[in-house]
Amino acid sequence: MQYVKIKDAIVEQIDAGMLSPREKLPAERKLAETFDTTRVTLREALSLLESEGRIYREDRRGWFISPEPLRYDPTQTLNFTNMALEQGRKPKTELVSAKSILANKQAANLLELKPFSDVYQVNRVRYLDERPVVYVTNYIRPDIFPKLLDHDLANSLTDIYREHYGMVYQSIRYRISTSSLIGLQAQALRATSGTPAMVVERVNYNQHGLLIDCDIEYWRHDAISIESVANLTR
Amino acid sequence: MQYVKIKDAIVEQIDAGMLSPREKLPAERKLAETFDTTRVTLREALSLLESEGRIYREDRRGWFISPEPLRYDPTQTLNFTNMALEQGRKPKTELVSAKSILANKQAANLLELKPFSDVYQVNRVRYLDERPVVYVTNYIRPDIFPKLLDHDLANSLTDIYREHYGMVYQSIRYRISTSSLIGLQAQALRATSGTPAMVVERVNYNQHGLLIDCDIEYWRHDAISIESVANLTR
DNA sequence: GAGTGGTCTAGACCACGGA
DNA sequence: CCGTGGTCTAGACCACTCA
Repeated sequence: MQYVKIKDAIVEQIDAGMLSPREKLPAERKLAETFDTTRVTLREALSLLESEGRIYREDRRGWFISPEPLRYDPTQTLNFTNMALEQGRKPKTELVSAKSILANKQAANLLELKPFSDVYQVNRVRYLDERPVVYVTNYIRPDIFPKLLDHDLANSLTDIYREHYGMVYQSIRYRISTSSLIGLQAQALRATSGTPAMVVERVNYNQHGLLIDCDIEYWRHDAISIESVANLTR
Repeated sequence: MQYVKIKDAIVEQIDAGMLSPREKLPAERKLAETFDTTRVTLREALSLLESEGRIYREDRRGWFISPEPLRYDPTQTLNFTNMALEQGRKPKTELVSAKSILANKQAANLLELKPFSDVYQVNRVRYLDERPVVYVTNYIRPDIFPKLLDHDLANSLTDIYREHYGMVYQSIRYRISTSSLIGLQAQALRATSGTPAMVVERVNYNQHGLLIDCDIEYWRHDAISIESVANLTR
């Protein structure tokens, strides 16, 4: 298994500090030559490194060393922005689209809506240190947040909820799984189809136990580490 | 992007019920011929399906349709066994090894041990419906659980803790990330090097806030969906 | 415009699984 | 022992990035 050896050789280079986070690896053809192999085999080694979260790929731009992942606690309502700042990272949020739509299957399912309900759909891309790391889709009940789309949605939704509607999260149901980036999500994150992803789905309830919104997050899998504490009550 | 189309075609077959969970796909060479392409391209499509969690691979045995994932709540102490049974699955646990070792870096780190401490290391493989889905390593403090290795470790550790030492979990710190299976873990799960994995690390504290053990779980990523509820206290 | 990554072809050999 | 999957070779063309 040549590709495992190549992978190990590159890991060694990274761990020895020869390659720093965000730095670009040499061209695939160069690397293939260095390890005296073909591009196919070399790419197998790179894919392995990618799935271990040591490197990542930007579509047609090449391979880069992964920085430290963001520590993310799904049980905190802490903003993405504040979370990033607390960890010494530079956050940025870009609004992709915000509109009122007829609930699709996913939204209807998560928000427990009747057929043909309207929902707000907000799509955003979030950056860490100029790198796009997560594609977030929010579905929001318009009966609870009328005229939500009039606000600046590049800011924190939870801030808007609190400041303009007096509503805060009380309880959060979340689901974490893995998948891969495809199509729109992939493009927005500058990834190629098939890039491994961590998927976080959250359904949020307010202080009265009312289901108010949900979000589906597609993370580049190397950019996130989910960490939390649970206190057992029995 | 031919391989995306091939992937979609196979997904369609699965969704239409032409292929059932645990069923083996046709041989790669057959599939390649069916889609009028080469094995390399076909395998790209299969890898995509794998990373989406729709199919999985058993080393040298072929590709199979993924069953429903197990719903797993890291904030519950519920046994693997009971969790599986509750969800109508057939669990099995196999002891790989159990011994006292000099703490390695990982164990020392998670258990906050002094250098040269002894720890119990227990390795187990867990099955769902005869399929190996997770490789678990436990590190346990021997000062808290003397003679632990005398018990039958193919059973639930938490049961042993409770029944023989009067100790239960009170609080759990956990971390979830993705990586890939390699070496021992891969072999034990009948996987090839590079198979995507979900990694769950847990550090467990007893009813007095004392750190008592930790476990590192390598899941076949298609076999698990992490689901939980968090109640915010502020 | 040169170089790069994305994708694909058409083979090959080997070791292992399963009959 | 046959067929299969695991691995690898040695190319090719195209579209895109970036200098």
